[in-house]
Amino acid sequence: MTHQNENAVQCLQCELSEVCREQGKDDDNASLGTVPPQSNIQKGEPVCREGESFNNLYAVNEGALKSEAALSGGESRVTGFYFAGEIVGSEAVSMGEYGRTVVALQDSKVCAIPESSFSLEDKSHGNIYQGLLLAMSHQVRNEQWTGLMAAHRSEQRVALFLFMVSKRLEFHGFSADEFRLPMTRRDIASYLGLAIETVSRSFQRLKSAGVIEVSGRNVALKNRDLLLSVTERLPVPG
Amino acid sequence: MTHQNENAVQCLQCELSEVCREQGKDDDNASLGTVPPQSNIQKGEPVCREGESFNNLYAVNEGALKSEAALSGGESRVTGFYFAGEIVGSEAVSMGEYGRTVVALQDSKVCAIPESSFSLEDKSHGNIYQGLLLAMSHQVRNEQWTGLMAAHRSEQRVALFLFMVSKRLEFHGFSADEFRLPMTRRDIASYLGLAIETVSRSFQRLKSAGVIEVSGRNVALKNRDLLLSVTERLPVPG
DNA sequence: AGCAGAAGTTGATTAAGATCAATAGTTGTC
DNA sequence: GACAACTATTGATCTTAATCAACTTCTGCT
Repeated sequence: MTHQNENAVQCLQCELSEVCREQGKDDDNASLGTVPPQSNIQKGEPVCREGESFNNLYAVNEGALKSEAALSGGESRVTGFYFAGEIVGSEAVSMGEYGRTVVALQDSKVCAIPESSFSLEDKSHGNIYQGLLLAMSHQVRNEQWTGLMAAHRSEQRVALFLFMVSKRLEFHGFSADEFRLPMTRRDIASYLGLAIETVSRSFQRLKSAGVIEVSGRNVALKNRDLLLSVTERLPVPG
Repeated sequence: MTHQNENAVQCLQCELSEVCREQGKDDDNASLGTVPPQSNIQKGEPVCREGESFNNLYAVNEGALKSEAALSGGESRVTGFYFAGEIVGSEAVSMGEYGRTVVALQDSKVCAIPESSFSLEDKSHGNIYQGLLLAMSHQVRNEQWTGLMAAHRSEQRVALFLFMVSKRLEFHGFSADEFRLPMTRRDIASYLGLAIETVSRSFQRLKSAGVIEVSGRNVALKNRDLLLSVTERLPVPG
């Protein structure tokens, strides 16, 4: 029922393609499709580590990743996900170091955008953008905090999570209604602050309600409006 | 025990002061201290509304605000807070419209930074910054979702909330250990996805544990390390 | 293919938080 | 200052989710 997405984006769909073009400007007629240094990241491997000094932003070209915050006692908590077309490391622009360890959930490809291509010291690009960059980066940093919080009922959280994934995939040109989740139930549970079992049961309840189809990591949204309504108002049982 | 903060920032502490300087460049010797058009926002009044088309970013000069997402049924959920020195409306840069209604929690002052001062159409400032701007703005947008989710135990969430407030106030030059919360318990509860009563009880438990002092909205952090440890690992009762 | 180790589901019990309810404290206003 | 409306705390009960546990399904590997 669920078909496999390629989970890769063209440069045209990438928000950082302008930056890449700028970089490849040596040959003067930089065209889209000129791919910057690309790295293969194997499943489980980190792109960057919490506390490491800032070198590059990373545009996710293919695959999916998760960010984790280290807790005392050697454990960690999932604080976010990155899909193809999205940017890893924004918070490091203002922090000077990466705020989270970002690990590949599956074999992935990322394009590195070196700091030098948008250095905050280099004033030649105009102060306006530098200020905005800092501000936004800091905003992202703040928002990451909120990612550690907030909740509805378990079913609502899971529904909202699926809705978020759907929206983000759609934005980058993938199917919004049928996809394969790249993360484990454990990852989702950690991200949502729920027990794994609760996540599993929530999936099943959404399935019984006819809102989604689930089979392991394959998900199909049967009724997006209904899904959204679950996220907003708990369907109080009679 | 808790002393009143002024809750105002100087332009020097503001992340958008560079942009302001750029704007006021008519008289050629733009100095910091040249304040851009400033508006007084009365308690309860909105700075911008969800869905309204993007006109300005707003730098909070004085006071505090909250952002709210409208839910079906006329209700709303608090999705974030803005303190003096922070930026309202980042997500609108990439969306073209404001994603949240942002309301003053107390009488506040904001500086409007018109879109024209960093237009994405105007290519004169270099494509690099435009691309980054878009990317970061979109990131902020994504992170806002996560703000609707994730959770620890109630006590952990409240502790984490206080820690976040403390850190953000500190960043902008205010006291990190003693402050007056500008938001109601209802706002906090909505933001954290908890019942008001649970927030209240969590405050009391943190107080009994000697981690904080609370009296209504006045909060003093007695032991920040302990507070942080509460956010990471639940102090399992014996 | 077959094995081992994850990952995921399902059930029973316990603990945490929501809800209902009553009371106390604040804030703003006339 | 006194009233009204809002805000916050505290208690009792009920619902939801965490925990403990058994079992099934998937995945990767040789």
